[in-house]
Amino acid sequence: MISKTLERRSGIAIWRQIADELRNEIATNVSVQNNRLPSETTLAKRFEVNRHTVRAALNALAKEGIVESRQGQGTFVRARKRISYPIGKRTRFSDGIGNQVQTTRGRLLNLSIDQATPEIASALYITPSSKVICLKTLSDADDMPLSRSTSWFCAKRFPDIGTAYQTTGSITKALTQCGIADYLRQSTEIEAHHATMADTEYLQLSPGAIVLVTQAINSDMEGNPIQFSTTRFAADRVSLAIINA
Amino acid sequence: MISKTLERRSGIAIWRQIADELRNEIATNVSVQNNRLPSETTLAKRFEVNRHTVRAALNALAKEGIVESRQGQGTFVRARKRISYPIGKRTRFSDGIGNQVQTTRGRLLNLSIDQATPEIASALYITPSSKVICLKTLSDADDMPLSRSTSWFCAKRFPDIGTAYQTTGSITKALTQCGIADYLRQSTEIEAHHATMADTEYLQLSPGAIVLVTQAINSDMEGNPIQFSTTRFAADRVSLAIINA
DNA sequence: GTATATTTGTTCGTATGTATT
DNA sequence: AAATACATACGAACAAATATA
Repeated sequence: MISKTLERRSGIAIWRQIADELRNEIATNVSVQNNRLPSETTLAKRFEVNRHTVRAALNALAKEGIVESRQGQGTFVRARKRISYPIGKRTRFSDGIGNQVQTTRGRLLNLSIDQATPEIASALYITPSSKVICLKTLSDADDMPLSRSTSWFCAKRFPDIGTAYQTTGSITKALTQCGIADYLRQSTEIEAHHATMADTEYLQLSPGAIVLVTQAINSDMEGNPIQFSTTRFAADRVSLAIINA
Repeated sequence: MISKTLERRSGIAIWRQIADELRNEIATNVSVQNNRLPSETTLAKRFEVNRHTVRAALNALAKEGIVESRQGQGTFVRARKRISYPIGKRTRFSDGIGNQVQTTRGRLLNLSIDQATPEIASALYITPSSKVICLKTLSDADDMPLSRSTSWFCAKRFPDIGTAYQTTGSITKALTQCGIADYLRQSTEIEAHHATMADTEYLQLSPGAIVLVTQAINSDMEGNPIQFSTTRFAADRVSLAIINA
């Protein structure tokens, strides 16, 4: 007999479904006593599967660095904190997570000059099909990829944003070089999706992993939008903190 | 030869990895022309898999209601909008999504009186181990489950919050009955996780699905926290909109 | 209208991976 | 460790519906 909630034919192997469930419970400290998971036989009974299957799940979690099994003792969780990424009027990447990690780094993956799509044009208050500069970047925290972004800027207003980013490795600093001393986050839209193939490659994720996708508009102090961007975070490495200042 | 980014032996069937990728591309309108997906044979060539495998992926997306295949014509995407859930100082469930759906409904799943854990106590500014009322609720939009919440209230201050919710089906109305005419969202923390077994059951999700998890604190107009809650949204049905008013 | 190409739908068989006993 | 059952993936062919020249 099989637990009702474990689905076969779902395209997700049973051991992986158990791994996902345990990862969740570890994150919320359910069924974890003294940093120790229940024994393999206990888990096998609970999920109504063979012990082999539980071992496959624990093996996967061990590879992710979440748990550690010690012969004769049991399976223990290894403490790992998510990086808290604050989102508010004054959202900035490096400042926001700066006190939680040692190093942050931004790399330019790609730069292109495109025609503004209707969506981008309406976000930036420019006429459709006017030129925009598109920056694809990858951000690391402590040499672990955290997020990848695609940002659009009005090409007329910020012709040198690309080189400015490349030399500084930071959007905020690049905007400063382009004459924007300060800016504000106008809106943020958040969704969660399964990782695409590009995500698994750039963010070093495994298939089935989750990305938090944000769409944001930043504007200058006069309220004119200057940047439209979508950012894809490795969901298991961050939590987004909304600040209602 | 196999595409590098499609991982075998990962515990996720290839057809499901392709389904995840296509779901993403449909959401961002990549590789969709005139509402039509590329043919099965071209997709099979692109992913370097057999056409059967592509068909399994499309079949899964059809079951989710995302695409529709018509013999001789092709596979078409069915328009479906996510419900936008605004998060700001004045976040309220029914008000926020009221103009996007016909009906909203809240049901009480469970009520219990517990000792406050350290986390809950510090969130509600009460002494640890004092009594709190715990409400587990399920919210529908147009008879489709959208989110499930667990909320904690100080039992001393809101002894009747449970019955008030049960009669009104709304936290806002229940708080009104308990003497809170108005309240503000103080903080919101957002994470994304794989659906747990309880999620798949209550929110009618399939294994491997995603939930957006928010932790929020609401406070009265004097700034005293009155409600601490965690909400789990079916990620494919909502997008969270952050308002920096 | 007819022939042809395109596209989805179906049925065999075979090999490999997954889960249980 | 080995045997068994089931799920997943591939390959080749053919049928049925539609589109196009």
